[in-house]
Amino acid sequence: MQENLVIVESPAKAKTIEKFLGKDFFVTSSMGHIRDLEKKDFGIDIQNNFTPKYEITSDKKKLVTELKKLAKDAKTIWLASDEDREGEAISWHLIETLHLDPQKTKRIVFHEITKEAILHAIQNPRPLDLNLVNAQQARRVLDRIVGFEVSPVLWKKVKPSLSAGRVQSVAVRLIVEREREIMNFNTTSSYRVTANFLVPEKDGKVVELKAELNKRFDTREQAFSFLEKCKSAEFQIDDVVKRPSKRSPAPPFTTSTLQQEASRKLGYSVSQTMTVAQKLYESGKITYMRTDSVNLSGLAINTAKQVILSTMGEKYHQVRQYKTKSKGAQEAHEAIRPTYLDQEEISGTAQEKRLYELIWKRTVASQMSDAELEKTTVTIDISNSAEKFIATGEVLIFDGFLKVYIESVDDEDQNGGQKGLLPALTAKQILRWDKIFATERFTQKPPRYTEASLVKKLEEQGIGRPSTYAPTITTIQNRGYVVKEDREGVERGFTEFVLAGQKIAEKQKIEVTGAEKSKLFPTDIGMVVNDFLMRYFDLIMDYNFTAKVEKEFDEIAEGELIWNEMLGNFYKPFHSKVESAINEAERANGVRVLGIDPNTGLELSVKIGRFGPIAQLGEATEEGAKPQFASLRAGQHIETITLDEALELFKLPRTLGDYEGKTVVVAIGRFGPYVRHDGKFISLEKKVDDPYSIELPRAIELIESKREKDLNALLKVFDENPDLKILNGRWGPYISYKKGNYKIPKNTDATKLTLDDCMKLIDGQSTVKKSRKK
DNA sequence: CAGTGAGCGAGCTTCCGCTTGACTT
Repeated sequence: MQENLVIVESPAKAKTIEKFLGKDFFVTSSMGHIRDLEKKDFGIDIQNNFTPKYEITSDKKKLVTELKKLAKDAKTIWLASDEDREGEAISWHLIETLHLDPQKTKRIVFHEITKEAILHAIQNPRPLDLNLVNAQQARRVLDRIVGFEVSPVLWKKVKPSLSAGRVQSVAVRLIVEREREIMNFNTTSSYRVTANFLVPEKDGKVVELKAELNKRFDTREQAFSFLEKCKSAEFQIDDVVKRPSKRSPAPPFTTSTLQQEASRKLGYSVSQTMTVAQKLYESGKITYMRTDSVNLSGLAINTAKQVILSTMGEKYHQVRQYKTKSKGAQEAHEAIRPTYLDQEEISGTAQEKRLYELIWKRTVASQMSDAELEKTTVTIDISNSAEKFIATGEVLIFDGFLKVYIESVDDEDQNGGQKGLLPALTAKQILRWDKIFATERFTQKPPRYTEASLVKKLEEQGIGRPSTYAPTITTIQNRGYVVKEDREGVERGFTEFVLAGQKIAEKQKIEVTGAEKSKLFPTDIGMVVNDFLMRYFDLIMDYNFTAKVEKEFDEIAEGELIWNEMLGNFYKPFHSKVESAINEAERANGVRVLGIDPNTGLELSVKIGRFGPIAQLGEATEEGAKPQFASLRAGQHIETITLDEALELFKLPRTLGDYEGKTVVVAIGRFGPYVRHDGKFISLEKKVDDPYSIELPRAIELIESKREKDLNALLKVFDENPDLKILNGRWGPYISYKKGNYKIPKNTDATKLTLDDCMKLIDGQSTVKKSRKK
């Protein structure tokens, strides 16, 4: 018989708390929610005031039985789930499901896992907040309604198995709209002028001073004539201004900022970061990793102080209390920080060590003093024109928090002034120059989202929660709406004029632009679904939709709004949109007419087909004419493919002729260009063969060489059963029999196997099933 | 492993937030 049973949400938390509470308390966890709306059905009785139909989640059945037993035996049950909407609901579900006696049940809350906070909580239990619970029910029911009413519309009008939801559909919208911005972006160029001045130092050395003109020129003529004028100009320093400036450390990590920095600094994906953080949390090394709070406990602030004082000195320390600003933050936890700040390093995998180090540095830096800088701006007059050259430099006077941690940014600024110290300069000083450049520069397209920058954007809009950022990003990729890809850049020429001595030289240079690494691209289906949802469900797709309903959930939590009424108000207009979409919407296939094929006069269009995007040439007619189809290639998209590119698709497959009485065909498949002959596929050689121009002799060459390779791979055949072969593959010998492959145990001489041995091996192994789930 | 593109229309798919394992060709 246990006196006290405490139920928290996570087992790692339970372990920690148990240490603080002593042996009269048994602490266990619910592992999050134990009940949810019915999984199979809609789970809501709409007619009956939106009554939810709950069931115990399938993987919690065993746990619930255990909890029931523990609760029966305990004198007092302390419900210690988080103090937010979801946490309150978890406690309520526990009361309902475990049939807890109100007389012996107490609700407690704490925001940090420290002895002080927990003992204080035990002394101050409070009643369950039913308004907060109802706010959660409203949130849950609304999400189910949106997801389960809109998704089936997509199955009908676009493709089976698709999904829509309050969070995921808006995430896809962000990516689609960004892609279209990039597509429609009008790149322009202008000329940026920079000068290298030569400044003599006291010791006789000459140092370079780089300066940039305060104006860019739109045309090459303007840039050129400016350089012409520079030939005879005098350059004189107008002013040297020194200005102190400060930089402050970033606040401690939340889930979202941890994901961003781990992505930028360590190259982790969002879900990778969460998996590693989970490990650190479970082994007690960091505090809880799903949080939107930047708050540090008093204990942590004190330990940070000790660490900073003892290792860096008082000058480096500054106490800071951070306030969370992000929309919809619920602050049930602390910020993410090391549990023991005096541990600068930990044991663990390389990934764990690196993430820990990042968290440690960020946390310590957040309690450190500002960095002090001095910025110098030098203005240089040009005797024969109104423009001025500007040189900037930045010197670190005191490093402060920068000693430990520098936050990264997403889009690195590529030009900028000279960093570091400028040479000693005085006003009115005349400057001699070495070279002056006028370089053509282009306007930058908006950047594509990375997983982490998408999370940042979602958080800014108050969409999604710390526990769902990673799963949301996975979902939109699993549904095929978005792909994470690298993209090779393309070469772009630009002009540079160099003035040296009294001569201007013009150079044509080449740079690579548009290269992308691990960026999110919308797919064709993502765009079609997005456009469909925008047209028929504008309310759900509104970036402010979540913020609007969140406001109402808050009102419910405050007792100012009845949750079923709120849902009623939402449901009526929403459901009629669902109805009209089902009844009125055409099938959406994203069809786009590219033009007329000049050879046949037939119309060429692209659309989403049953197996993905296809091009279609001609229409089916009553006279029996049939259209031709061709799949789009990887990297080609409905929105961007041109008529010429689409026409190319119909040039394959090409029949090259006959070889040994069988036709030879060349085409492009999933794994690239190939030749097909006698039921066999032979890949073309990369960068050597071109499927559009390859001729029969070369194809025969490929067929023959493939035959030779296969022959070399053939270790043994049996005349009695020609279906069975022993082959030598990439991983050593194996048995091939009727389209199935079978392993040969290690250390057996494959060539000595008899037919009987082989059949035994085959019987012993079940063919590897080829069902692969997405 | 690489083709398909019309169609009987079974039975299935789907949301967001809380939380961990179990599972991996």
